[in-house]
Amino acid sequence: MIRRLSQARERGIPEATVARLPLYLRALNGMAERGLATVSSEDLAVAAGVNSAKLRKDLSHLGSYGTRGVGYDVEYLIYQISRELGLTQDWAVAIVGVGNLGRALANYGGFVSRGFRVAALLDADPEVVGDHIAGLSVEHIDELEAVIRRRGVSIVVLATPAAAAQQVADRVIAAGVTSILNFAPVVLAVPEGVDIRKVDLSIELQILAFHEQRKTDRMTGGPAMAEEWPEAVDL
Amino acid sequence: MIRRLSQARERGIPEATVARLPLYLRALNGMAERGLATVSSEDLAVAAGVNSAKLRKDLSHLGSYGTRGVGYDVEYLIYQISRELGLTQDWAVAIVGVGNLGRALANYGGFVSRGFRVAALLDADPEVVGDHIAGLSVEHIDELEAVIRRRGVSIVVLATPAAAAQQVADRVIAAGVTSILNFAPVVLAVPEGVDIRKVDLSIELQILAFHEQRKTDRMTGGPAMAEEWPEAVDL
DNA sequence: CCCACTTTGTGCACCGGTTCACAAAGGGAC
DNA sequence: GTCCCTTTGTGAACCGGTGCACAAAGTGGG
Repeated sequence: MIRRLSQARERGIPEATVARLPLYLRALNGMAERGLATVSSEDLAVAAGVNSAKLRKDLSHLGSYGTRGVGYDVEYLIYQISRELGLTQDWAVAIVGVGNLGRALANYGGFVSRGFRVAALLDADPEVVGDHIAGLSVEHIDELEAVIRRRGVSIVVLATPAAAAQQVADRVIAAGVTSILNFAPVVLAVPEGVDIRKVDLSIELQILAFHEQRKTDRMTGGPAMAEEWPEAVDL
Repeated sequence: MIRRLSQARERGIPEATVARLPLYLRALNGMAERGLATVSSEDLAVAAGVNSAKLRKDLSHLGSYGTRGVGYDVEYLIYQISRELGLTQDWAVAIVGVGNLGRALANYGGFVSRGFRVAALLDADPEVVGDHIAGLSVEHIDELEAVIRRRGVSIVVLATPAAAAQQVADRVIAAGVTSILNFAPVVLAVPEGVDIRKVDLSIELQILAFHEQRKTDRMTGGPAMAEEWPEAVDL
C-alpha cells in the first residue's frame, strides 16, 4: 500500500477533526474488542455519533486508509489514529492541586487511558503533602520545577483554586511545559506557543440552564415547579 | 430606557454566543466586587479573553444595553446576562454516580455557584448509599424517578461508569429531564429535544497530546526523555 | 451650542467547517 | 473479462461565526 504524503498528510489537520479523532478511536476500540475486522464509514459514524461524510473527510486528512467497496480495517485504523494523536508515545502528566477534583482525576481510570501516565501529584497544603493517592505520594508545590524536569512531564493538569491557577501556570510554563489542561475557573494568560484547554463545569451547567429555560418557557411560561412535573412520557 | 424586543432579542441567540456569556458574567462579577460601575467593551473583552468586536456583537444579541462613549453598566449587564442564562431561577441538579468524580462534583464549590443547587446524589452501590456528602445523603438509584419528580430536578449530571450511562440517561429522560451533563466516556443516544453536554477528560488530554507531539517533533524529533522513571501506576 | 473625543452597534468580507451528491475505485459473481 | 454492487474520497455549495472598519450615538469642555 502506497502512503500518500501529499498536502493532506503532514499538513495541518483541521482542529475540528483532531477533536473527533479520539471519538473514532474509542468506537474502534470497542469494535476491535467485539472482533470486527473491517467497518464502513456509515457504521463507524453511527457509533461515534457523527455524519458519515464528515467521518470520511476527517479520515481522508490522515491519508487514504480505506478500501472502496469494503470499508476500513479496524486494527489498521486504530494504529493510524493512535499514531496521529501521539498515543504511541508515553506522556507523563502532573496534576497540580489535590483537592476533591484533583483526587478524582488521579483516581479516575477512564480519564487516563492509553499513552498517559500520572507521574506526579503536587499541592501547596502541608496537610495534604505526603498523602498517598492512586499509588503516588503528594509532593509539595516547591518541588514543581524539579519534578517536571526529572520525570519528563510534558502535560500539566491544573486543579487548583482559581486564585492560584495563573501563578502555577506561569511556573510550569517557565519550566518548559507547553500543554495545560485547566480546570480552574479563570481565563489564563499564556504566551504564544502554549496550548491551553479549559474544562469549566460551571459554564457547562449555565449553557444547559439557558436551553432548559427556553424549553420550559415555551411550554409553561415559567420554570417547572416541584410536584407539578408531568408523569413520565413513554419514549 | 427603551428596551428593543426586535428580531435580535427573544429570537435565537447564536450558540457560540451562549457559550461565552458565562465567561462575561464571571469577569463582570469580579469587576463588581472591585467596585467598578461601568466597563468598556475593550476592558471586558480583555478580562474574558476575547476580541472586543465579538463581545459587542454577543451583547448586541441580548439588546442594546451599552451607552456609546461610556460603556456598559456593570450591575445592569450582570442582571441581563443572568436573566438570559436563566440564573435568576433556582435549578435543582441531581448527580448520578457517587464515585470519585461524583464526590468531587458534589463538593466543588465553584461548580454550583449561582442559581444551581445539588438536590440529590444517587448511586447503585449499596456500599455508598447512605453516605453523607456535602450535606446530602446518597440515595439508591431505584429512587431516581421519585427523587426527580419530588424535588423538581431539571438538570442531571451523569458521573456513572460508561457501561451504566446510557441506561441511566434513558431513565432520567423518561422521567422528564431534558438537560444532561455527561461525564461518562460514551456517546449517548437521546431523542430529539434533549440537550446533552459532554465533558470528556480523556479526549481533552488526547487533543493536547496531538499538539504536544507536533511541537516536540518539530524541535527534537521525539518526546522529552525522563531522567527518572516515576513510580506511577499505568492507568 | 458646537466641536472634539470616546465607545457602541453593525455591515460586510472572509474563513473554517459541514453536508450533499457523485465520480472513482475496488470486490465478487459468472 | 465484464457487469453490477458497495463504499470511499472529494468537489462544491452552503452555513455559522469572526473580525475589520466605520457610521451613529452619546459625553464633556469651552
